[in-house]
Amino acid sequence: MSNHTHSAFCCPDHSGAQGAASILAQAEMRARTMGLRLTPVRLRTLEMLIAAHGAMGAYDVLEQLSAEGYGTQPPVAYRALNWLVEHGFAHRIRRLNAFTACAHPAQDHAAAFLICDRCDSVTEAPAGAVTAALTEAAIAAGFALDRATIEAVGRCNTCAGHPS
Amino acid sequence: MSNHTHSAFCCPDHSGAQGAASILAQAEMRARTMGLRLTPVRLRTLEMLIAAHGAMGAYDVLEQLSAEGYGTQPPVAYRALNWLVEHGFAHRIRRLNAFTACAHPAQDHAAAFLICDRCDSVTEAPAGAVTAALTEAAIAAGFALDRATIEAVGRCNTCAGHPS
DNA sequence: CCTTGACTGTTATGATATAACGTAAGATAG
DNA sequence: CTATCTTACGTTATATCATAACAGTCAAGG
Repeated sequence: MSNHTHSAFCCPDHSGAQGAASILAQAEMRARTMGLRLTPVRLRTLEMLIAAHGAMGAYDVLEQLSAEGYGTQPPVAYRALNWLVEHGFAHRIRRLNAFTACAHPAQDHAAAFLICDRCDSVTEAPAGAVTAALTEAAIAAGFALDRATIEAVGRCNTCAGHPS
Repeated sequence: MSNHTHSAFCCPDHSGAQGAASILAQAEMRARTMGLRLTPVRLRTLEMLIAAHGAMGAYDVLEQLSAEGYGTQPPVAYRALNWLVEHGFAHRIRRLNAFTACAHPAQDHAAAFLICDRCDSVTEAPAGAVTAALTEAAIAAGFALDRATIEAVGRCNTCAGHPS
């Protein structure tokens, strides 16, 4: 991969009323409420993810952090990203080996991700019903579900009409 | 990772009436029916996945293939594995960077995977309802869903009672 | 003060995956 | 039957993603 941030399109959740500033504000609020330390590296990483309007690879994040005077080695990025994911400020998109800001950091929610196979955009969709169905399937199998990764691949709104 | 096949437990689907031989037979039947070339490398890879009763990393597969006189380089394993996945004989488990035999190669189905975070076992669960819910969510977002990855993490039946 | 724990940074390495190219073997048209 | 086309296999080389292990920093509390 030499692409930076996957795509810059198809990002319904981050625009309009629920803008980037709002997401960041929600996140900061939540950090304060829960006594979580949103340190400079972590904050910058989160800001970056939000600004990216799409998923970023760890090395993309690292490059920017490094350019801004933070550490220059992979663990710096991975630590910040993993912390953000652990605490619900970001999500890991396994299909893309990438990370994306959580669109609704205020709520403790289950999300599904809609990944466009043309522009690599990532949209976070509410997945309450999906999770419920999955929980049922797990119960039926005698499996104690903890958390889940749900990633859909297809065409986003914007790319749907295009040739390839 | 230096582990070979993740776990050897918790594998309901491969035992009993629906045994390994049956899975292989279904797969071979389907290959013939659909005019797919289940070549020696591909067949051996599939047999290995079935025998593993759990997910295998590409390099684990490669090691075995190589020991059996097939190619010794990563692309050999990746090509076979990707082909098996593309044609519905196997699944890729992204959380584990691994692959597993499809438990029901005869049907064209949507599957969810239940991954134990203690023993790394992978169980394929029917995911009709889950997929239906996901499809709805996608439609609501104006997203044309093609296929999805659904991976649940938790405790399998066998590990559920244990300490850690 | 000085210990403790969380955080940041580093070096070094490990693990996963693909690009590009040459060869061989099977299918197909003439 | 043979020329040709396609698919698959194998290789070298390299790209990409991720973590282990350890050292320095700094704030909070005894």
